Amino acid sequence: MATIKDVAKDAGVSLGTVSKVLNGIHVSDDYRIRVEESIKKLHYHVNPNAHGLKAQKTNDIAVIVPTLMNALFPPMLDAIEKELNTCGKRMLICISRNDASKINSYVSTAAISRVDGIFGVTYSKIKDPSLSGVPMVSFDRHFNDKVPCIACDNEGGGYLAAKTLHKKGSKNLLCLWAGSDYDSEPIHRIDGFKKYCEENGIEHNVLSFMDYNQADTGFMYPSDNYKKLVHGVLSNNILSDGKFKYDGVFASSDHLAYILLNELRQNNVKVPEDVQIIGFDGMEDYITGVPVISSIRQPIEEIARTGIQILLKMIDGEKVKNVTNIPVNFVEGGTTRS
Amino acid sequence: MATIKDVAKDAGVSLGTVSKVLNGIHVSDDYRIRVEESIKKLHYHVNPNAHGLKAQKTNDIAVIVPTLMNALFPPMLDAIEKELNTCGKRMLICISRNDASKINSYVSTAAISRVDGIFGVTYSKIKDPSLSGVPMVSFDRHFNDKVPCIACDNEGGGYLAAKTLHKKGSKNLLCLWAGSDYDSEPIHRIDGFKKYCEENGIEHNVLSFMDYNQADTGFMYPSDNYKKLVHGVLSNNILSDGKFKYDGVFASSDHLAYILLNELRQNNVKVPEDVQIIGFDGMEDYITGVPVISSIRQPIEEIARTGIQILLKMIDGEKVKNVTNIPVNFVEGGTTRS
DNA sequence: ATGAAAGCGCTAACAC
DNA sequence: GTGTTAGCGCTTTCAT
Repeated sequence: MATIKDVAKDAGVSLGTVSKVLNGIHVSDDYRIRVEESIKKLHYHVNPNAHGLKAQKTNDIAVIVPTLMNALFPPMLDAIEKELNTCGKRMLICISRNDASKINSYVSTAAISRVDGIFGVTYSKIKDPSLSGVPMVSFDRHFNDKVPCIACDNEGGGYLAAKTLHKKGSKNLLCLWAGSDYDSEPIHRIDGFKKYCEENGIEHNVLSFMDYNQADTGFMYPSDNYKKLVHGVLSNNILSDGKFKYDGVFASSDHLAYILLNELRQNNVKVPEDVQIIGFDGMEDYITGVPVISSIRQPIEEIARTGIQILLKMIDGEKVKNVTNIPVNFVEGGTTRS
Repeated sequence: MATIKDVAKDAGVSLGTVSKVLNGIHVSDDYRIRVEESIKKLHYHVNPNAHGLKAQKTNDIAVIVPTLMNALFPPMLDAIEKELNTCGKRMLICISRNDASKINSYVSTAAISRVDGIFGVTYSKIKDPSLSGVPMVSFDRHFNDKVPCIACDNEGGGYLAAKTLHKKGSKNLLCLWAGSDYDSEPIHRIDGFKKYCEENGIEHNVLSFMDYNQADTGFMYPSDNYKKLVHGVLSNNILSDGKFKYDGVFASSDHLAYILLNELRQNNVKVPEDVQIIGFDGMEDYITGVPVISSIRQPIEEIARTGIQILLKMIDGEKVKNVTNIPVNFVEGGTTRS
């Protein structure tokens, strides 16, 4: 593999001149052309190790996600990669599997590996990532003012869910919540839900399951945690006449909503006729591209894009906002009445 | 960020000694302990740029996939990351979106970026990747003997599909094929299908759609290409009595199978009662973890793991097999009779 | 067993 | 405008 030295020799110029051509610093046309020709001839490309050693940066962005097996993340990563591509950066993926120690070590390794920045999706109890000194943007979680947070409008989403259930005829609403709560932005969905109900005098209740242990294993995949939880909820809330106590449910995720849907139907509760369900995320079936559940959709591509733009600004030393919220919208998925 | 120099100074030893401790070369216990303590105290970690510059490698593996929006790839990447983790390598993801020029440039950039190896999933007309000089393992595609191929047992899969349809009562089989054919291993599924039918004297036909242009855009996502294709097939093969001409279909992918399923049902053809369908891949619903279609399942995690193991051997200069096939199995998904 | 020093490929400051 | 050179952090001879 050719080095800058080979190019210099071939072109009959000095190292410095080649470096200048490489870095777009002006040299005489004659020299520039000779250097460019040698570069092409020798198939020269800069050695990123050497360059990084000098420049103390790598053009690599580390992305931390808990899993790839959740429909939220592939499109997120896709959008990130697209955005990164436009500015010549590369995407390094870290799958945390919700292992706090793995995240901690990723974050500190990030500084070591001289990644230029981190885009992190973390739901575990981890150390303050700003300590690493590497610019980081966090999705769905606001650590502190050194780590800007990008998220959808969670409160607005909860509000919209309650409003939609209500407008479509539900009168007794349940917010069913399961998940982590570490510095978590999604928790504000509950606030929005309550706000709408209170503003409009709607009968409502919140059943919230936040177990620190569960949070680490995650309500992230089709897990037994969810099933047990839903089971418990149903056995406590199916009335003696076989009806469900609520006629509208806002679930904290599409996963949870989907499991609730199945359990309700198994109990001969009709959805959406008797009970309407709205989830969160707006997951689409991989094959059909169709929503699997009525849901508050997070515009995940836009979130990713915006988050990366913020990160790139940070890397360039610009000041950025602490929390950025992207608007959500309702998508019809068959579990609400039309 | 502490350097080896800082550690040496703090421990009161020379650079070389620290380096030796770092690399597990024997030094006196006294020195070793002092160095280890300084390392801990200063939170020292090796600088991969400097290390890579010396070692001429990066510990990065580039993975090229056409998309993340196909249920095959997230679990593949997940398995790759896991495998890479065990040996301290990192995963760099390139999403090609079936853009041949992007792949070409990725592959040559790989050499440049000094990634240690490439795991590539490519279905486009690209340049010989072995020219880059970077060790590469290719999924589903056998370029040449310098680029080992990892794939499932495609021929066996086609054979198994025909056999399963037959054993479950179908008598007139169709193999419906859509996709790329560049050096493609999956094409052997057709061979296996034919082989079983011919061995057992079963009435059968193959309808194959391989369009070079389509191949680049890809039969990879829920696209109109698929729908048009299936539409054409149906209009040519729905008999005057409203029945479908075949009573068993082996489709080249679950995507295709799924679209066929929907179209058949819309034409009042009963699946699996009148027509059985078997797809390929073994996709599972993200939320439920349940297969979406009766299918020949590629054990994608094992494929990924094995492929990476082969790649790591190549990087270490070991000789490896040209083509490695991983056995497949049939999974019941509701489109075949029990 | 340990330390000194060369050099990996590159950039940037400096001298010409 | 161009060439020379120091040095980024590390490994690895080669002396000691």
